[in-house]
Amino acid sequence: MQELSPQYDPQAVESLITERWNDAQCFHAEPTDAGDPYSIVIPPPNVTAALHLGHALNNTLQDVLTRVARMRGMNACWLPGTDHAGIATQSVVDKRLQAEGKKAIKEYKKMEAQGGNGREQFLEKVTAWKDQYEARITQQLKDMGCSCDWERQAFTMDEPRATAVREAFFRLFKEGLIYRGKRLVNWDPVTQTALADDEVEMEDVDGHFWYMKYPVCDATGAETGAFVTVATTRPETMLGDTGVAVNPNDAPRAKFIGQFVKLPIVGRVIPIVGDDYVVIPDEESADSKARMASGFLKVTPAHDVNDFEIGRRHDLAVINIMAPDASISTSHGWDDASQACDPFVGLSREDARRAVVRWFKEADLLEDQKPYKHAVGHSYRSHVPVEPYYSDQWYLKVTDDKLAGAALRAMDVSQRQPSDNAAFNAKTPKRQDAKEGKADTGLKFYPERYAKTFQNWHENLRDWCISRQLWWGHRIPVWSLTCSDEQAALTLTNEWNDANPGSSAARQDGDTVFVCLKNNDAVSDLEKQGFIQDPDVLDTWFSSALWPMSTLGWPEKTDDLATWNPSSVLCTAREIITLWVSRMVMFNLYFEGQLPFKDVFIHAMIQDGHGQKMSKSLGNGVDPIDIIHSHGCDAMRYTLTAMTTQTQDLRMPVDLIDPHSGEAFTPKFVTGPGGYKVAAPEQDSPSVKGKKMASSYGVASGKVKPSDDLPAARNTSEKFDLGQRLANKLWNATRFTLSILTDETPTTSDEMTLADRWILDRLAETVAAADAALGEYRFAEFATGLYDFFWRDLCDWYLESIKPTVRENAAQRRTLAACIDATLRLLHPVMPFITERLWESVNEALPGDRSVPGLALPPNTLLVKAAWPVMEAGAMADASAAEDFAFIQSVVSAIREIRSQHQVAPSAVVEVSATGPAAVLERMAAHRPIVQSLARYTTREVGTDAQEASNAAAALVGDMTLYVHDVVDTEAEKARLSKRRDTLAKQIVNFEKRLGNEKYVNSAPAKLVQETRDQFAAAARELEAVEAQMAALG
RNA sequence: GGGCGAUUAGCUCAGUUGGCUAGAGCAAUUCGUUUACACCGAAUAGGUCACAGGUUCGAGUCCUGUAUCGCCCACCA
Repeated sequence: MQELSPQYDPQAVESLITERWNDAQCFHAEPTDAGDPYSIVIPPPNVTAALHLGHALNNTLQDVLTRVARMRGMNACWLPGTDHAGIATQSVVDKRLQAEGKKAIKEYKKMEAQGGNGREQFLEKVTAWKDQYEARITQQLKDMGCSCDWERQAFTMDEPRATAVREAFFRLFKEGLIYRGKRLVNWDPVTQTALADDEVEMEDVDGHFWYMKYPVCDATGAETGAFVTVATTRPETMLGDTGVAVNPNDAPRAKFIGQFVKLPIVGRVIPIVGDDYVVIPDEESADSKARMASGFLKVTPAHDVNDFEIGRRHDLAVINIMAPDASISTSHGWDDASQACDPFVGLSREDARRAVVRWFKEADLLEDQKPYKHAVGHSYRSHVPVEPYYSDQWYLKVTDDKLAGAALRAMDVSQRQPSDNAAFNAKTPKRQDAKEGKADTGLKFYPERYAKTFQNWHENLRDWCISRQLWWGHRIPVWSLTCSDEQAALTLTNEWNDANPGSSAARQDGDTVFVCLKNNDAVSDLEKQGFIQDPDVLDTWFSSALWPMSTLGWPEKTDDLATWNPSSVLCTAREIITLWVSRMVMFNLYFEGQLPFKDVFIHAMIQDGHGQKMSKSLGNGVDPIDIIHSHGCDAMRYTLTAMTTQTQDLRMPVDLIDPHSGEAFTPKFVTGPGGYKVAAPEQDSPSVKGKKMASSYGVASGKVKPSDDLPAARNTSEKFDLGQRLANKLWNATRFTLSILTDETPTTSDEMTLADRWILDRLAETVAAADAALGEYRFAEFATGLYDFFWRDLCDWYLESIKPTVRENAAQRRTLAACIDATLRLLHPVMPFITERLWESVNEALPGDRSVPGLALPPNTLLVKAAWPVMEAGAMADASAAEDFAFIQSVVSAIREIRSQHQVAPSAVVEVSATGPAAVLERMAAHRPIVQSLARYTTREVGTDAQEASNAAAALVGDMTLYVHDVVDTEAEKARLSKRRDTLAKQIVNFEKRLGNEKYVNSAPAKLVQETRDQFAAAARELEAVEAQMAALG
């Protein structure tokens, strides 16, 4: 048999074990396989960059769940894949090309505009990037031990997923749920694309409020001589004002409703309307808007989302005064510009703002100007302020009851908050998954509080703008044609050709016809007739929303789909509840009539040591491979699992490893952009003088380039020491076990000792607790429960207890074998590599069945497919063993404390006498071998009348007094006793107070009161004894 | 502006329907190689559970308010 080294070496084991799993094809599942279905779809990581610790956490948890399910004999399938991440990837590639001085998207766009194939060529670049990072991500996942079904690896933009997207879009379009809308979008004037709401980052900006006076007039434009003052932070948009609004409840100002103003500069006559959206000015108000407001709101429907809504309510014109680059322009919908407007046309929005303010000042129409700090949306890509921009976009009507309503109704009743919608409050959900045959249950969030986020989102949903002015994505499958007379008569041959404005019957000259194609068969026909495909692509979340179905072959009615959809649980971060969870739920319900998953587990966000979110843009992310390098994969996985409590954030102080010396150290931090604390790009070696290195922040931010003189430092964190120690301990405990076990046939001839019965009792409790914790996704509880059982119970107490006897006692060896076997099984989902390696050695040493009565442990060659331990209900519970062993533990602890207090060397054997009631002494005698071995003593005298010896330290355990002889140090003993006396005295006061309280005695549970009485009596007894001992010492 | 969460030992965190004499890991102190493990063992010290009120026989736990920090959402009057 191969000897195990005295220390666990993860590097040597991990690759070996990976190979073994691969050879045995352990992770692949087929619908026809035995067992109840269990499935997880991976939240597909973006191909923008390599995975960081947050992914490591997320994927470790999914792997734990998958591996447990597999061991439970379920037909477990974990579907891996990656996301094309539209704008993020396109932007990353563009930036990289620019940084390398190569042709970037600007040039490709030019090429495309000139009829070249710029689009295609640029997409090749992005695809190359995607291939590179997809490979890198996949390798990272494999290195992390993720037991994904790699044969099913998917990508949101590959062929099968494209088919799914086409089908979904087609069906939604046909049902009229996709529409073309002229709406305000978040426009990035630099990259010239629309942004989703979530792609907009709010930043506080120091701006101003300007108070501008507009002359009041009548409908014909004749001025009355009165003025109204509007307050705005964006004076330049006044060129597009089409109304002024006043709150009808604002008594002093409401009289203006129905009158008009003549818009300065432009000369446009626009109405004053009443709308209760307008904030009434109030200088005393806590609301800063009320303090700043003038009571009159300029309404610019084309450049402000609120104004757009007000405009709709009052039927105001929408006048767009800007070009796509956000410069003032008269060629995008502004046709009443007067000559006075000329100086403003062509100015950037910033210049226009200054110019407009100057104009008002010079015209003496600027009443006031106040500083004002407010949040302004910025493009997460170009970081310039986002411009609400009036343009044509495709929308998905998620507000339709078939989508948002269905998602709400799918929530589990137990997690719903009272809603405005009475039907929703009362409605019992339908069971989404008949296969499991469980009673009515809906979508459930863990931790529960996230259900609120989900509900709130769907109750306030707005339609989803799904078009993006990008190249990297699924092209919108819509072709359009603005008809001439002749074309209006055209008959389209496609299977379905109904279009939004005007069906074929009512088509007229000038109408635009939109045709959605399910596949490309009819494309050439259409294009011959002059149709052109929409240049936009779909929002990246459109394809992600289909992920739980598209990864299983949808729209085909595959066996995969029938087996694994709905999946068992979605495991993700909270930031994505609205973006992704919501949309998957809506799509799966809409297309398949069932949920995409039954549970949603939301895990914490990993922050760095300063409480800052780990992110790519901050450059404070940590590559899991670095941790695997410094601590080993199992150590990383264990620690991450143990850190997964129910909180929403967790901190991870990150250190660097000096490449010159290999030692870990805390880097120097500097304040980076945005006030964030980051590791200085360049760091000095803490031990090798004059040597420097590049921090991961330095490399990620591009501030330094690693080189031979400036090698990149890997990250590490001492947080992972926890897992590393556990791995080593497990390695050695198993090594020790193997040195004892021989490949004997298990025998039952010997009696099980107390220690055996106790450890099996503990094991039973541990398995039950582990199962309960997993069922509620309480990972930390799961991990620490196993840790405590293994380290505290098994190693500290059980192994130490059996050392003197195990070589002679076959029953003990059998118990030991069962415990190690079960421990390896229990820890395998969290620490797959080391347990699988040790399993091999245990199998060699003891190849047979290692079950014990009450605990089935069927043998298996590979641990990855071995059965999860199942306890026969109650069979191994042993209350008397638990009680007896607790007694032993307190005796041993008491003697150890005295030894330590008196500086007795651990190797020295002391003498102990005991005195007390006969029953207790008998109990002592029954367990003497264990106790003597654990506390290292020999027994001098035992008896109910044993006299207190001089020069001995005494301890009270229950009714029994123990004397540790010849430990000499009187002062130390006095100190120990007096400390004990103080503690007891304090406790007694406490107990007396409680028991003296009639209300407590009368209203607390009788059991609790009795417990307090017992505690009180015990403390009083011990105090008396302690005082006697102190008196004896003088 | 709305919502969610955090504040417990020097550090990172547990503490599930109120019963706590408040726990763990790391760090600290003392002792120790008894051949599984020094990535170890034994023992010790360390906390008016952010603050102020309230409910209760009893509050780390429930309620109200305050402070600080973090995250998400929000239509830049």
